[in-house]
Amino acid sequence: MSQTVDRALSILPLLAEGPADLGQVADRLGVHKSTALRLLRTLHEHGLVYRQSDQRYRLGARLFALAQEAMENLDVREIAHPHLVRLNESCGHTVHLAVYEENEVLYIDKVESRYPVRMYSRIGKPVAITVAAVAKLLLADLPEHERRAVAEKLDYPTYTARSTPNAGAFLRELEKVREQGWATDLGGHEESINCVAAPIRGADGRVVAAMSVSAPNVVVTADELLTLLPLVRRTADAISGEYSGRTPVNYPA
Amino acid sequence: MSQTVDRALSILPLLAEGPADLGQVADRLGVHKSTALRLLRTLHEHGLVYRQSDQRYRLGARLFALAQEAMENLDVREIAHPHLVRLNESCGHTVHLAVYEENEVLYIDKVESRYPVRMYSRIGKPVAITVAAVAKLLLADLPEHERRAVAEKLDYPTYTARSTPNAGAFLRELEKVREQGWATDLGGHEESINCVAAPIRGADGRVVAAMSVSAPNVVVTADELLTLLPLVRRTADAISGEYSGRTPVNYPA
DNA sequence: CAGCGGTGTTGCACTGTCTGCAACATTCAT
DNA sequence: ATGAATGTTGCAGACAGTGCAACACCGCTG
Repeated sequence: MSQTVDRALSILPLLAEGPADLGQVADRLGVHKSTALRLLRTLHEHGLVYRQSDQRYRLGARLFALAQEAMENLDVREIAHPHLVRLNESCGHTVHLAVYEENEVLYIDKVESRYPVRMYSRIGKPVAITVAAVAKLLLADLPEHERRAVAEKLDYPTYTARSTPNAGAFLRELEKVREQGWATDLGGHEESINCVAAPIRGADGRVVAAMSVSAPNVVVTADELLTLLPLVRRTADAISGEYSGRTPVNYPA
Repeated sequence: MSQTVDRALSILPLLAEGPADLGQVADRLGVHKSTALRLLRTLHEHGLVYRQSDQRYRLGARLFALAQEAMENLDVREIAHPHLVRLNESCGHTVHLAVYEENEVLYIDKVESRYPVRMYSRIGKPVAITVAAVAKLLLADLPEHERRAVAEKLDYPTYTARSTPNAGAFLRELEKVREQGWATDLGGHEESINCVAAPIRGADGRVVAAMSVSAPNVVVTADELLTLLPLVRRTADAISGEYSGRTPVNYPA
């Protein structure tokens, strides 16, 4: 809608692929170097772009800070966090929290038992939307026409033999998930990984987020993991209650 | 330099404070509503801004993704990471990795032993630049005039009684750090937390990053923490060697 | 239910800002 | 030294962005 801003913002994903110099940026934008220069300068002033010692441009620090703040303003996340930790303590497996936004599902929190360090490598990254248990829950709650529209638009990569093959199968799965109020992913993304997930609902009953417990086959079988379902649902319900204001937290004093 | 882009980008930090509606955005930008609308729309198309159900605008998901990718493209981080993990395994304390960029020092990696989950709450956030051990190392390496300029510009908040009080004291501290090649923060940020830090240097000898080990008084005294200094320095040197290409990693096959 | 204030949205004429050019500066390689 | 490649500046012209005013759309309230 606004050409100049549009061009400027197009620079960001471009730089996300790796550092680039003025010429490259200008070329890929299809504008004159001087134009690219001015755009980059503006981005630079706002700290979104950084000029490294070899003069090439990189994404800048402010970007982290912004993403940070945005994250902290997600109140579901804040409320859910202690619950996720408690769940993780009691079962030991990886716990995820995810939301849906504009045709994407993304993790906004994660508690991992064994490899704490890998954590942020996933937070913020889009989820395998056609197979992930949390994605099913979030999409299943969309109004039907929207659900259809999204399902048609998606790609259906065959991660494993159990991956959702196409839109039809996906919509049927969503219908099932919608009815039962929980979801699973049994080796649909990675052969040896299973997940159980439950929805978190706002005051109006709409699904605002979803949480899941994941574990590899070698630790627990799918059946064993399923025995955790009641616990997962209880946790999700507790978060729902708190989020929607039904279960006010008691603040000290 | 570019008015339109400038205005558009000014919206981001504004929204970082919390969701806002069209009117508020227009007011704070000092532009007409229709103008703000067009800017927001453009930001929206790029996924940087999201419109929540109550019509207010929030920072969007793409921002996370961008920050993610930017992060992954920092090669120091990638090289350093396994070393940080190893250090953490051998001493058990929190390990940080930080870089300097445009008057800010920010953590780009962290390995924490006890509370793995808190991790990302810090990564990406600017560091307390006047007291943090890593910040001292990074600033100490700037050319003198620049160092002076930065030191003068900074605020010197009194986090604790041991915080750096003013530019003069800071510059003297930097001089000391510069000479000895390592730095500490003994309760300068939080009364009970101490840190030891060492610099990571590129091929040209310039400091490209800094790493530190932090631990609360209750776990180890400052003196005990200082005994880790040789280990920290060795780790930093190992990273430096690999980063600058002096210690090529052996890839299989 | 009509009328009202508060939103967000659209179309349009004007003008001010962005554009591309061409000339200049700088760095590096040969 | 000479040249090529890259980044930078100033400028005139054009077009994209601006603000206005009118419209559409709520949810309120009397």
